[in-house]
Amino acid sequence: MFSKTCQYAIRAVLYLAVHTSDKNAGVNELAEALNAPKHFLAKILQQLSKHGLVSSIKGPNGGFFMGEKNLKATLEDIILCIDGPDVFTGCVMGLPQCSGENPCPLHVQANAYRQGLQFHLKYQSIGEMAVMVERQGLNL
Amino acid sequence: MFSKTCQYAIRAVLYLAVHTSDKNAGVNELAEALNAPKHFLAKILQQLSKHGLVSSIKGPNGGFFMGEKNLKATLEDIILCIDGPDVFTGCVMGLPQCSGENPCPLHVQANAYRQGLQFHLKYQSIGEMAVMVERQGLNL
DNA sequence: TTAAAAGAAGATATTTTTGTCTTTTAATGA
DNA sequence: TCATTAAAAGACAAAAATATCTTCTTTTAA
Repeated sequence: MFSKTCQYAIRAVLYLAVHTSDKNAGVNELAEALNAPKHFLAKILQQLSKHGLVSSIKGPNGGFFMGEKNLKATLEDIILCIDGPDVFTGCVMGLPQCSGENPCPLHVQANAYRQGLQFHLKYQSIGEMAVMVERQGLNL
Repeated sequence: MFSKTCQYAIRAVLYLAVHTSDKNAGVNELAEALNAPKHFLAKILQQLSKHGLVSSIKGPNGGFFMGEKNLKATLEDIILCIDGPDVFTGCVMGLPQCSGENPCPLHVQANAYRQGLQFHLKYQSIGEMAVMVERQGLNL
């Protein structure tokens, strides 16, 4: 479904959201906490930062964190930023022409479920999700 | 969602199922009809053939076709053969430990999505799907 | 002024996708 | 019967995409 890049992005963002009241988290901390390749993670965070989806501060005691605005974004925003819209809209069978009028055999079913997931990802903010994650002690 | 390999496999199998009453279809015909890389397709068909999901005959006038038994299989079988079970059961966030008891934040929603699709793929045979495809003139 | 951090560019490695060539099998025509 | 030929099967090579690592630069708090 999602690329590895995107999976790391989701996990990093949720981690930051959960620990947003603590000190800023550096790449080292994130990589260790998420058990992810440090430099790969750094690149992903740079991309998210460039698009205003996470906040960063340079210098000693710097690091990444989720600001007010960042917490109001959604995981859909993260996913669209990293993997692009095709994860949600591209044809599951890989057909270049596939639409409601001219559907592939899996169009209806596949879209029903993808759109269900997309809706969920879109109508809950990252901040709200972080609360759930903390309350229920979910994995990251 | 599915690998390209798997997408070609699905399309090839449905094409064969639709044209199963005609002469056998060779790799050349399939590659042209599906607009797919010929040799890649050949390799995929070999794998499906080895697992008994498509039938083949060597030599002149040979080619691939869907026998009785093949038509009773499902697209789920094809997908499991090519991409393996993780497309349906692997964690969307890429966590090694992620289950009903110890879920990731997207576990419930993502699984609803995937299991719905899996159910659909499992409870309709390839032969039945081929009938739909023909009747409704769907893309392949 | 120094050191800790992110930012940036690019190198390497791994995986996935695609292509080439040889071998095997089976039908067909001489 | 037997040579020819059309097709799949199989081994391997190349290209493209994805993921990971290295190195250097810039920023900034202490």
